[in-house]
Amino acid sequence: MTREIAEKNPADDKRKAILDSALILFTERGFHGTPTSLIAKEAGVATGTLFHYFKTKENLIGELYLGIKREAGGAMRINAGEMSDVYLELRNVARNYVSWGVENPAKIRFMEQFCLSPYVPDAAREEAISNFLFLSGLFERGMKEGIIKDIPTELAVKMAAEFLNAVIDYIVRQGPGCKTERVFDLAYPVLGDGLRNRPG
Amino acid sequence: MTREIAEKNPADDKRKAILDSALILFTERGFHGTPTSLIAKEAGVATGTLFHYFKTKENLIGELYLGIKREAGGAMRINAGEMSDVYLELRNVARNYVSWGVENPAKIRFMEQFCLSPYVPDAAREEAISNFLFLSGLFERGMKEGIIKDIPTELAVKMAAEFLNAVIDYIVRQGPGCKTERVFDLAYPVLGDGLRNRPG
DNA sequence: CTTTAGATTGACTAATCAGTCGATACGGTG
DNA sequence: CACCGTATCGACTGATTAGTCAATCTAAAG
Repeated sequence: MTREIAEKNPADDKRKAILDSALILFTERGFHGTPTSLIAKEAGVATGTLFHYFKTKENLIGELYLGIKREAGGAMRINAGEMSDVYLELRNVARNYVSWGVENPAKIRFMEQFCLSPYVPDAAREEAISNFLFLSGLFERGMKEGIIKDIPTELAVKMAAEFLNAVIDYIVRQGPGCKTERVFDLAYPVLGDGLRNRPG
Repeated sequence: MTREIAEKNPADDKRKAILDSALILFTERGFHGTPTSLIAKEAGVATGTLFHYFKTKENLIGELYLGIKREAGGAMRINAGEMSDVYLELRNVARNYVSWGVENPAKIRFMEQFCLSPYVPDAAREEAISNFLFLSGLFERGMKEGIIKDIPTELAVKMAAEFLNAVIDYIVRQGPGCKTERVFDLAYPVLGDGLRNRPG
């Protein structure tokens, strides 16, 4: 075995330091606006080291994108499957996502900025989708049960995601005095009532 | 007078050609990924000419951004003020925006990609806000009349805008076979019902 | 025709950047 | 110790780019 413990691997530390620096710099200065030399310097490594861990600059942003999407998907699933009905389950997922987003504003900014941008390789974007398939499943279940308005799943997911991004953006922009819980309770009903099938 | 007619000014033609090329290229290749020489070539002018019309590359993207925001704001206001109540007025604005967005996918993509990006000068972003102030007014009126849920106006505007962007994105991605009207009628109730104050 | 002011050109420059490479250091194994 | 694969370094290169500038063109006005 090359290492007895998984944690504290110095190689992984550098890798992570590079990804962390890249996240900040890409959101602040854009992809082509950020020299690899600067990413390396901020991470405390040499340029050559950066290219040891990532074959190309494009490869670096691809892995960064994928990692963030994975993390976002994981954050949503906290306590998933413990709720009694789809409506509560959906609310829980939304709540988790907003919490994660507010605590990771740079990652949210990165996703919004590079989701459509040409720098992220298509392969990374494709692979990222898998982390949110459970969401489609949840919506479909809700529609089948008649709780949620019957609309194309893809549309529903997209609407909900963009809606929650707006909520996160608002909370982050309000600054630290703004309590996430309070704003979420105010904002979520707009999505929740909207998705619900009209009672009458 | 240097010109008798406002239309067909050859100078404005080149300016517009440069802006048109920049819109396509920036969305396809990003800001720093697009050389000014390429923008000029696609517009059918020399590099020097580009810098005759725009002091710097940053100035170019700023004016592009501002022009698109102005156009979007204008498109929303078609038939504005003719509706009997806030709810119908809001629906009309949303309808106008989605129609415009579906017909100008490159401009939507540009806005989504560069709204948060560091390339657009803050001044341009500030100035663009004025084109959407009427929307805040509309929401405030709806809240005062008790028709719309009482939430911070800024939050409501942001939520609605992102929501509609998702709808546009979905329609555009479905391809030409997708009829805008049909999807809008399906999607809008989610926003409309959500914003409405619960009857009970 | 002459003047004048703006429009247009594209070769040019100084600067910058992605990725390479040869050298060195490290750490585990026999 | 000797060996070897990996990690690390940073100077270097070939290629690219934003913006300049001196020359040329155009067209309106006297």
